Amino acid sequence: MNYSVSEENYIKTIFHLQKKEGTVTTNELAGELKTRPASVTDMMKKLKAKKLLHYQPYQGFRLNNDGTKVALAIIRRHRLWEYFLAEKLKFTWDEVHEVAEELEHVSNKKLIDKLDAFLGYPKNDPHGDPIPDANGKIDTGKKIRLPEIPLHTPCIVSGVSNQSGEILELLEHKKIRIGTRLEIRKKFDFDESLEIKSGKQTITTISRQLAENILITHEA
Amino acid sequence: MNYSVSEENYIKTIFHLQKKEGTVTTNELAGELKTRPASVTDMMKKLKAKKLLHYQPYQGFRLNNDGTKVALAIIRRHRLWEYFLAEKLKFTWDEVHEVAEELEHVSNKKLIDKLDAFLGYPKNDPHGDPIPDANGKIDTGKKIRLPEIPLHTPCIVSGVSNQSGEILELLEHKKIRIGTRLEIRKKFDFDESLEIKSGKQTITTISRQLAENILITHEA
DNA sequence: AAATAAATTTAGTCAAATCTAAAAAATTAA
DNA sequence: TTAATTTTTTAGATTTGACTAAATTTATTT
Repeated sequence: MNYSVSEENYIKTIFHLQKKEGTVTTNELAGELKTRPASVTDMMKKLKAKKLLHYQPYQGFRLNNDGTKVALAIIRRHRLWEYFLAEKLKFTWDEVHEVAEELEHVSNKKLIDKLDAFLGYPKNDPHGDPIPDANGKIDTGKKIRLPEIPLHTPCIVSGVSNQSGEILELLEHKKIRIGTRLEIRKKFDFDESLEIKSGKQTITTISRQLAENILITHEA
Repeated sequence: MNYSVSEENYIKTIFHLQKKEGTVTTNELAGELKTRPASVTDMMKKLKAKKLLHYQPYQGFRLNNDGTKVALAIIRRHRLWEYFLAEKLKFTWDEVHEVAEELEHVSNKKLIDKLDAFLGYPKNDPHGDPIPDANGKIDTGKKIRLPEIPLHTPCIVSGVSNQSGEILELLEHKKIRIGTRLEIRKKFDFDESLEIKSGKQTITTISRQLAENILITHEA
């Protein structure tokens, strides 16, 4: 029921990798975790013994139901802390991930559920990724991006899908943050740039690349 | 510059133990950490090699300057998280210690300084113990307890020095929490009980034992 | 389909942090 | 001041998670 930091990092990483392909290979995992293939094999035997994943030598691995539950609990912790760091402690979007990597391993269930309540049960972390609820349910519906919103429809920024310092700088400059109310005023076909009204009054123009990275909630 | 969870627990415990006596013995430390004397000796060699404490075989040990700095950083983290848990997440006073024992080992300096700012630079944790500042300065002045406050002098509850569930239950019942404004109305010599006005209007009587455990700030 | 290359696993080490059992030092008591 | 007791340290083993190097399995070429 309780896993080491190392075990948790393996489980979490397998979860992320297997979303793309059905199964994860030894080398992939070693690359992602910056460890050696031999170490991965060792850990896979251990996690198999703990019945968290399917694993046959040379065949790759895949989390089973129990393993997925564990992964979702870790991801819930990670994303709630990210939200807390950005929203309450005023960390910038590109700083939260690193700190959350440490906080996610504090696995007191009551702590996390109370943190969730304190934050107002947020649905997405600052990068727009969905936060699993206390039962491990996660919103798998794909993200809505700004270009998909119709003209003159007020909406609210719920995250960005790109965490680079550059995009942050630009968004900061344009005063676009999580919770900012936006409305598209005009779409220019030539370069697909958008003229938007943001916050109270500000009118500005943003590029297609930028708009593609702005995630939106409808509830507005 | 970075210490393992285990090393941190040893350092922190030595700090607390040596406050009472000048020096700490192997058995004392083993008892406190629920480990074996042989393990303590091993760790003392390691911490001596890292120049965090004075240690001569059979002579006990004592943190040096560097070790004390490390201890104060850990205690700062612990107490800030305790404050956060009680104040923001609504944990009760008797629950915060256990959770903070885990959170204290996340040693990102920026995280802790931002947390401190978010909390409004609190001076004491929910048990009334002083919180070291970002430079490791700690208020060593002794705590003021409710019986020391003169009659009709408004003051504010800053903590309790006893963390039992029983005292919590009583304080909860009387609606006395951190931040509650109190004023002593009458002191009864017979049993040293106090009649106090708490919060807006409530008048109630509390025993000497209870009053002794209520810590007070003057700023009110 | 054999030969080569790549991926994976096995075997054997290592460091950190713990333990038990035995030895050594310090303390207390007779 | 010896003897007995307690405290502390040493020596050797164990567990976890990592590593290197060698062996094995799978995949890719020619």
